Amino acid sequence: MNIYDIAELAGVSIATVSRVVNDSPRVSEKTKQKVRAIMEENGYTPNVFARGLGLDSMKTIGILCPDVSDAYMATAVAHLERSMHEHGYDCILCCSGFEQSIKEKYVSLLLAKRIDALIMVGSTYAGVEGEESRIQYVLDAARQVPVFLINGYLDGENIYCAYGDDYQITYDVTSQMIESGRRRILFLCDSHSYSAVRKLAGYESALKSHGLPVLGDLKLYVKNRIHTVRDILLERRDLRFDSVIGTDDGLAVGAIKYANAKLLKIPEDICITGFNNSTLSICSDPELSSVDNRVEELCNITISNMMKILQEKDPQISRNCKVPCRLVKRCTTDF
Amino acid sequence: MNIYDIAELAGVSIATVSRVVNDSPRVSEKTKQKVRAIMEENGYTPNVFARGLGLDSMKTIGILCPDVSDAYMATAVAHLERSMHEHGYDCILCCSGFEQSIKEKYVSLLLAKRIDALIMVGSTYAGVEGEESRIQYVLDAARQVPVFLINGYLDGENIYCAYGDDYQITYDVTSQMIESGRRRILFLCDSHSYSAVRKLAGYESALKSHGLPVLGDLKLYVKNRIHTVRDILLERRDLRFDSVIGTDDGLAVGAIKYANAKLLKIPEDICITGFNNSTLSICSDPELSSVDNRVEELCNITISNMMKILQEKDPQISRNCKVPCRLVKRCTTDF
DNA sequence: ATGAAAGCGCTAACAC
DNA sequence: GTGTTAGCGCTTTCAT
Repeated sequence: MNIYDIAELAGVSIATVSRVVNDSPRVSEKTKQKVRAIMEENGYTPNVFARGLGLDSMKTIGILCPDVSDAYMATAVAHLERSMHEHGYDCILCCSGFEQSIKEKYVSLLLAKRIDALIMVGSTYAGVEGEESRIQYVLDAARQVPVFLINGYLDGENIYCAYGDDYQITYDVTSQMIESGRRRILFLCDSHSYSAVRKLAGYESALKSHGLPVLGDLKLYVKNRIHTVRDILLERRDLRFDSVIGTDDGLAVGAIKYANAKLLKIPEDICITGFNNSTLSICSDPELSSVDNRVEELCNITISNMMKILQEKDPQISRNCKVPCRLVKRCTTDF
Repeated sequence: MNIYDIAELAGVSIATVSRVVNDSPRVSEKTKQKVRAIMEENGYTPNVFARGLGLDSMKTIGILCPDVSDAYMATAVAHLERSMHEHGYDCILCCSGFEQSIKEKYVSLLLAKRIDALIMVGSTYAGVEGEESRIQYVLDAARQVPVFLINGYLDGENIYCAYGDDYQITYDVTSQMIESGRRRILFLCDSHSYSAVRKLAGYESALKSHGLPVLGDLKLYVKNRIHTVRDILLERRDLRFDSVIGTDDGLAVGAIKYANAKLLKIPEDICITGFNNSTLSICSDPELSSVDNRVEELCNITISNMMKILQEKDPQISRNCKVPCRLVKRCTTDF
């Protein structure tokens, strides 16, 4: 059943049917009714390919993230997908992992699909300082479609970023730890992403402004697996710390497991915070204080910007949107 | 840059270019080289819409799930997406929630996008006994494209199902609880989905074969939120039980929270198991024994079946694939 | 307000 | 082995 069939059944031309489908004002109400009835009866749906060919758009947004099975990204993707649908767009989802060549491959693949815009979820796409060549593919993509980064920042034409203020919140949390008497704060981290770098900067900056030394030993890079973190901490008997900032809830829960195994009192003996305010944080015992970096908010901003860009002529949008984070206090902190 | 431009630059016809793009054997190696070089130079990518129009397929698979922010589904989607890409297909992701009308809407939307196949993740799409009308839309969809259910079963032409043997594993777990001396086993559940129904059947059947009564009080339907479960259990002071089967890790962790709050010894005073073997289960304290229903395996089976159907003429595939589950024992069980 | 007809960029059947 | 050409189903001028 195609537009010709409908046109014939309705006794009009395909142009008129097309106009009805697109709700053009230049068709009489009467004709519209009639055509719509015929379409309804026959369960007609316009062929998206043909339409895409003509309009060079299929109203699809590409979403790229390293891994949807990660809770943070899953939340973001779920939120994005829902909002996009409300605006009449569909989502092609791709999970690129963290490897450079794969990321690049996926971006070209997505572009080849003629997506209307590209959303990249996760600070891994923001690249690392000193390795600017690795973000070239994002810059290139932005010349074809608007690119939106969630939880990362990248300066470039047609690239719009929304991210939590990781620097500030880490600065604040670190400061509060220091002010409540902590002196040896372990910074647990599992990557060198944009976000991780900002968190580290906030941490170090807080130490410095309180006249505390930045100790290399207290910056620990580990894999984000709860038992791995626990075991590494247990093994490093030389390492002394009275508090920990985990850049992800998984890392922080690993620290809780460590503390429990060593029969340390939380938060008295050791104070712990995580990031992302995921379900993990209410699962552990004691429950974890965790930074909420407001993914939903970041997603909303992104969608709102995207719609303006896709629909308006001259949108005027900030390419750089930083959102304050907040610490959700539970039982692993005493401030 | 389209096929005509390339043809002109290469000094051949568009047919030849098309053949090169599709790697047809009926082009001389020399011509291929030349055309490919030109395509490379000019960064040519075939227009997917035009191609879709001709072939009536864009090599995209629709994935429908109630909610990707759920860990179980996120794992499944991540796995599916990766495998699909390896086979040259892309995924359009839709999150339908649990409401009937929305599910139906999404399915027609996906079909309108001319997907090559539809994967439905989650037993919610398998419907409930006695409400056959609610699965009509799945049956209808299957007349257009092959439909694959993950973690649910539905008997219908062109519908292929892969699911864990929830009945058997719940029967086994219940039996082991009984044989290790438990008499009042609480069945915690948050839905009436196909999967939930099968689990309940296994539970009741085990009770019966051990000569134990099936008590209505011990079947509790609650929302899958950790604190909610804990609080409800704490409030129901009349309810007596010495063991808990949670049909999801979240529910079981709620039970752990309850036990901890009441200073019950786990597993001595109360024995607890969950489902899905998610990160939650290693987060809690004590760590939760949980049924692994092998999503990856289910996904692999599905993909493998799908590829056969999409590529072969007469595949011969079982529409009904049941996979055994296994209990991953941690610290909340004593058997 | 409506229709005729020219694309959109590709595939594939057919001709050579 | 390569070229010609007729669709695929729609949108969109341009007439009327």
